[in-house]
Formats: sequence, structure tokens, C-alpha cells
Amino acid sequence: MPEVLEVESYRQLAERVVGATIVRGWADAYAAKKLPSPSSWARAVKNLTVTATSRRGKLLLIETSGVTLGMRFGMTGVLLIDQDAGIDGLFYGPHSYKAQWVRAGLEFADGRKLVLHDPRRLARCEIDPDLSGLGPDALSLTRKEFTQIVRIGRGEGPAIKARLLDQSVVAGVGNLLGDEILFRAGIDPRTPTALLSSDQRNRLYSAFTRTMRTLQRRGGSHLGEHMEGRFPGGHCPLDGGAMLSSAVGGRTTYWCSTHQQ
DNA sequence: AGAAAGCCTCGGCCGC
DNA sequence: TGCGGCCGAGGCTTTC
Repeated sequence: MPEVLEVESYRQLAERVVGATIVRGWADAYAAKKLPSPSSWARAVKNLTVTATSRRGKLLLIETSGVTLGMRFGMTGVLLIDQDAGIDGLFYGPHSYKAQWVRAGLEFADGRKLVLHDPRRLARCEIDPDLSGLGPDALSLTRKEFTQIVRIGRGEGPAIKARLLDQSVVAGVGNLLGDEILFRAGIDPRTPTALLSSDQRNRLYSAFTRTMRTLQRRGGSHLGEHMEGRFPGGHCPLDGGAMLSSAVGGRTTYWCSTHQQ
């Protein structure tokens, strides 16, 4: 589940190669889809020394002596350094690693290899990625930044769930995290953003930051109690209410019929 | 067989 | 009627 918490753990893994020099890199046609060609990745990374790691939402940034390298992980991407994974396993997708699913990589002068493992081919490599389309990072969201999330120019605005998933508004919230935050806030995910009461907005901000802190502390490898009821016919782990599900903002959404109004 | 946690593009609709 | 922005639908891709 590469959402912001998982990508943060990938970033922490990538910290290990700070100071190392890249001797070779490669990417297949899918991983390099946003680049002019697969070989442009190989050419660009050669002889770069990694100076730092960073992250904006779900986009991992590897700073170097030259360009900034970016990695997006799609739905099933995992970062590996030699045999070490940035995460134990994904909730969705296979729970095993196969050489055939390695789509891109970097090899260092000291012999180490950093690779992108991605069965479903939706992960992407980027060079000097454009950050202008990304909102503030979800993990360090401030109250001031939060007010921009719930501020709508005119009309009722999109459903709050769709708003939370809009990466240009806040970067890093994925489908499961969005459900978890609204579950904790006790808000119906279909509520138009501009119609949230001030009490709901306060609860949303509190649930947002609390969810980030709590799950980050747990390592981001699994989500909160909301997941216990997240299946057809499931019941709310808080109050036993029936869990409802339908597409909100085009994404499968689960919420409690009792406490999320 | 159908759905899946990301991202991108396209097209319809709304308001000016 | 024209245009831009907003927003939802659909596609990508492979796996379970």
C-alpha cells in the first residue's frame, strides 16, 4: 500500500545509500514511461553521488550531486536495497518478491543495488520531477495548510473523500488512509467539502494529524482499526454499526452507517 | 471474473 | 456561443 507512510519508510531505507556513487542504472519501458526513453534514466544516473533523500507525498526524492531522482510506486511498488525491503509486505498484491518483477534499479560503486520491485507496472522513475502540482506533505500538515483543504471557491465542492485524495491539495493521502481519517473523524465520506460544519472541520483536522502520528509510529506497515470492518458485510469495530460501501470520488470507499454522518 | 491502495487523460457540465 | 475550470469516469497493468 504505497501511500505516504510506506513511501516514508522507503525514504528511510534509501538513506542508507547517501554518500554512495552510482555506477550504473537501468529502467524498463514502463518504469521510464514519463521519461523520453529508458536509456535516458541509465544515462542520467551514471556517476552521480547521492547526497540526501527527501519526499513529497508519495513521491520519493533522491538528491544527488547532479539531478534529483524521483520514484513513484503506483499500487504495488516496493523499494529494495540488496535483500532488504523498505516494508514487510503490501496489503494488496503479492507478498513475495520475484526477480521478474524488478523494473528499475541503481548499482553503486560499493556493490550495493537499490531496486524498484513492482508486479503491476504502475511505478515510475523521474528525473528532476515537477513538484508544482503537489500540495503540502500530508505527514507534516499544519493547521494553516489544512484550512486550504476545506476551503472551496464556489459551490459545494467535491465529496470530502475525493478532496483528501486530490494530490494537488494535499500530497500523500491514498484511498485507505482517506477512509481511515474520515472513520476517525466520524464524517460521511460523501459530504460535500464546503458543507462541513466547523465542528466537523475541527474533528477532521484532529483525526488527520492524529492518524499520521499514530500510524507513522507503528511503521506504516498496516492501517488502523478501520480496516477490521473494511469488507463487504463488515461491522464497525467501534460501535458495531453496518459498514457501507460504494464508490466515492471514483474509489472504493467504506464507512460506518452509525458514527460517520 | 472482477476488483484493486496510484496516476493520467479525456470529456461533460457549469458558471461567467 | 465560447472558454476555462472543476470533477467524475475510464484506462493503464497485472495479479490474486
